[in-house]
Amino acid sequence: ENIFDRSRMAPKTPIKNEPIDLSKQKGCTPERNPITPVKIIDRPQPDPWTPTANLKMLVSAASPDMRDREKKKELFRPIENSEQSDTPDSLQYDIVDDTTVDEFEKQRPSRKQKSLGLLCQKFLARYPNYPLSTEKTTISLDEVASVLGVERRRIYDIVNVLESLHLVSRVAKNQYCWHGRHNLSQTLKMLQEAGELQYGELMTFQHKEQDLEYKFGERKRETIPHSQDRPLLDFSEPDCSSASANSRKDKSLRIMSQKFVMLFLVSKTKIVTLDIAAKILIEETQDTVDHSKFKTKVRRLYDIANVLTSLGLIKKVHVTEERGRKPAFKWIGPVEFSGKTDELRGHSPTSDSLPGTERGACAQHQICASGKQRFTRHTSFNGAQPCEGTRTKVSSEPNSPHQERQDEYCSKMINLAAVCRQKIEEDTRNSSITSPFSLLPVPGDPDFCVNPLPQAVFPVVQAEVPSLSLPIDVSSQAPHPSMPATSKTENGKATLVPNQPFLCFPSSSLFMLCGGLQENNLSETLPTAGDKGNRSAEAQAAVPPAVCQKRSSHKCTSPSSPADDEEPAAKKQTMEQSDLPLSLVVPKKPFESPKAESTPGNGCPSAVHLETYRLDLASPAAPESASKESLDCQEQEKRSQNTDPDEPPLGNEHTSKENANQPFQPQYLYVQPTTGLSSFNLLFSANQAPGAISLASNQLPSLSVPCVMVPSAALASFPLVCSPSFTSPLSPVPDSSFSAAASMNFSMSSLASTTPVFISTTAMVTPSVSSVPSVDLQQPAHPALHLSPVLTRSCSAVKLDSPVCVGHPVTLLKLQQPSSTPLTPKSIRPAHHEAFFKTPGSLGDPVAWKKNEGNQTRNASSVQRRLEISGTSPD
DNA sequence: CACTCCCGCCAATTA
DNA sequence: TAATTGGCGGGAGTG
Repeated sequence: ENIFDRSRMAPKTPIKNEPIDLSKQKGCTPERNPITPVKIIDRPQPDPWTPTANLKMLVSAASPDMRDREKKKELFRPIENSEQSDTPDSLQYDIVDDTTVDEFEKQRPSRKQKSLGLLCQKFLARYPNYPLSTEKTTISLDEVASVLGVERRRIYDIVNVLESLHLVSRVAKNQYCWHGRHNLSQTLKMLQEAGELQYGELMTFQHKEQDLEYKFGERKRETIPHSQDRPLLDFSEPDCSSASANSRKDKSLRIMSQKFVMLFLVSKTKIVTLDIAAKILIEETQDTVDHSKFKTKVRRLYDIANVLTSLGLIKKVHVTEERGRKPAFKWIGPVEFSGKTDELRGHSPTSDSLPGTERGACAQHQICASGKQRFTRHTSFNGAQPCEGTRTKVSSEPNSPHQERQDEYCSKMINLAAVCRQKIEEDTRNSSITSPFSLLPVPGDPDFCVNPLPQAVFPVVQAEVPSLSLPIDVSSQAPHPSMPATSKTENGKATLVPNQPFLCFPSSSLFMLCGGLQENNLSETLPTAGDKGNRSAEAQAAVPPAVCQKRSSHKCTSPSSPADDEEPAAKKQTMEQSDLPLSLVVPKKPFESPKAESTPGNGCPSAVHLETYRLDLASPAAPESASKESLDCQEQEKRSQNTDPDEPPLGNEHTSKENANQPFQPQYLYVQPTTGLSSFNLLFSANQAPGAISLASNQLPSLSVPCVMVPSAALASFPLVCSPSFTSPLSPVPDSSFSAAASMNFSMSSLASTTPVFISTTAMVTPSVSSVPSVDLQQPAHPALHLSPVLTRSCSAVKLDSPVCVGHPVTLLKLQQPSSTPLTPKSIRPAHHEAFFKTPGSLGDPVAWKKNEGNQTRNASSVQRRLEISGTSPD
């Protein structure tokens, strides 16, 4: 009988760990198998393993003895134990054949082997850290539990923590969706922000823990009231729920996990002792903290800590105090997220610091189809919304998967920006104050000033970003000065392809994109909004966070996307975080640009940035890509630049030089979608012959001009950059985006009417720094806006010199929001950014900054109109 | 003995 | 009502 039962049970019964692994491979895990070192060793059986098989074997083998022992426990348990003997042993014990009791005992997996941490590792091993966006991995709790040979309860412990970090999300009843670490940095950033709100002050004093404790206590009291809801913005939902039904959710392991992580992120030392954490987390009744409660909390913290440890986010340490040594954990995960973005939603910069990131993976996460079924459960960081009255649902809404994604992008962009800034700042410091740039008139925008991010640590992009082109938009910094130039451009010259009927250049929306090319050097994307981007232009040089790049490249499409690349870490600079996203393109650059970096200190000459930006762009040019044409273009550009009165000499010089050196990358024009095309973005190659771009030609046979359509959504997040000429047809990257484009059907007719198009090989804008432009910018309201609502939201035009093209200034627009998703005003709003970036010294006034942004936005539209495309298209 | 934290009871939630 | 989730704390393993 027993046997029989067992057999039945078997399925359920957890298989031992070891065996499990094996089985697991075959089993469920969708993606990659765990790397795990599972040992195969043990099994006596040669057979193919399946979980069940193992069980059976075990059962048979174990038989009598085992049973007995186990009987006491439940069937399952015993079984496991017995099994373990087999498997676990592998680890520790060799396989001992005998079933002798003693042996058995020994075999019994030690406690460690059963630890939650180990279990978690096994769990994690089953899924890729950075799953491809396309694949959605679902996790079946039952399955996992059986595979890993543990009871479900344990799986819940793991999943709950992972869910709190958004590594997984619950899809349905026994099912979770695996997201991997794509969002991790964003999530952490959010937690950090939330943590600062809640615990910030406290942590400041961390050193003195005791003090802290007291403070915490007090704090708690204080904050709680309002915080109640708040505290967890991050947890928003949970909070809400908690508020409402305080019962379970409040205490939820998820929330505790988030709070625990917040403590680390807020802590300066990055070390949190368990007791403090427990006290803090007990929140509510802190006063009464009864011992038992405390103990319970600590137990939970251990559970959480084990999972976090498995994730490589923390490690155990000991803090010795007067009293003695206390258990504590140290944060060893990414810390940088730059910042402090205010924006609730999201933009966190994330640089994935994780080295391990897989290149292929796109940032995108998958969205679980089911969405949030349980609102309460989701822990979302919606932000600050007060959940109180409302309950979870409300809060949850905001988090549409979409938004989240976008947010991510934004955040990444932001990170880049931040990095860039930082870098810039550094450079600035290094460089004499009077960098050439300094000369440039600064619009007075504080905006331009770069702030160094204190902590930003950006890991180099590393492999992750393989190909992308970075959005250059950032570079757009130049903006204001360029205004005049811009105006010129406006006029329009957009040359069109004569043949093309539908091309128009209207005001609104043309952009040129430069494709960066292969160089790996730098690709950067600009983060956010164009303006900001401007500043950060340099940043572009810097390496964008891998993530960003990836995304950008992938999504965006930039044909130009270069091949891959790694970016030099050094380069990174921080950009602003604006919400916006934007641009596309990107050339990659060579590092060299350091010079560019040098900016006048705080001064903030945006112009400078621009220049630098150019340089960067130029430099990167991939030799390959550089084609004759490109060269020509460059030259022309240079000339033009030189000629331009407006441009500041310095910038020009730099640019020219670099340009000369660099080859160019393919450039594309980006057309904003206007009303008609709201959903599409067109990219045209400026210089190329129609055929050049594979996609374009293929997809749009009818058109003579090569162009690529990209869903606006894809582009939305990127800043646009223009570059005048470009030669190389490379578009290694484009794939995804293109493909997307391809999929879309579009009829020319539709396009023709509404869209403006653009074209030109080079856009000429004078890079001049003159203040005038700025004025102009401001003036115009949003002319463009009406055209494309989406775009309108945030557009700031920035001028740049085209990086590629040597001298040409380019205007950039920055779109804040992705078209597809409606943004809330908040999100759009740039205002907060300052805070993030601003560093004490370097940044100008935040206020000013904001102002600028606003101005820019307006300007952008105006700019667009004005934007003139000087270059003639070869076509 | 102090740390850790496994284990699984059993209540809250869901289906 | 049954199943799923998950809070909770006893108490065992470790050092």
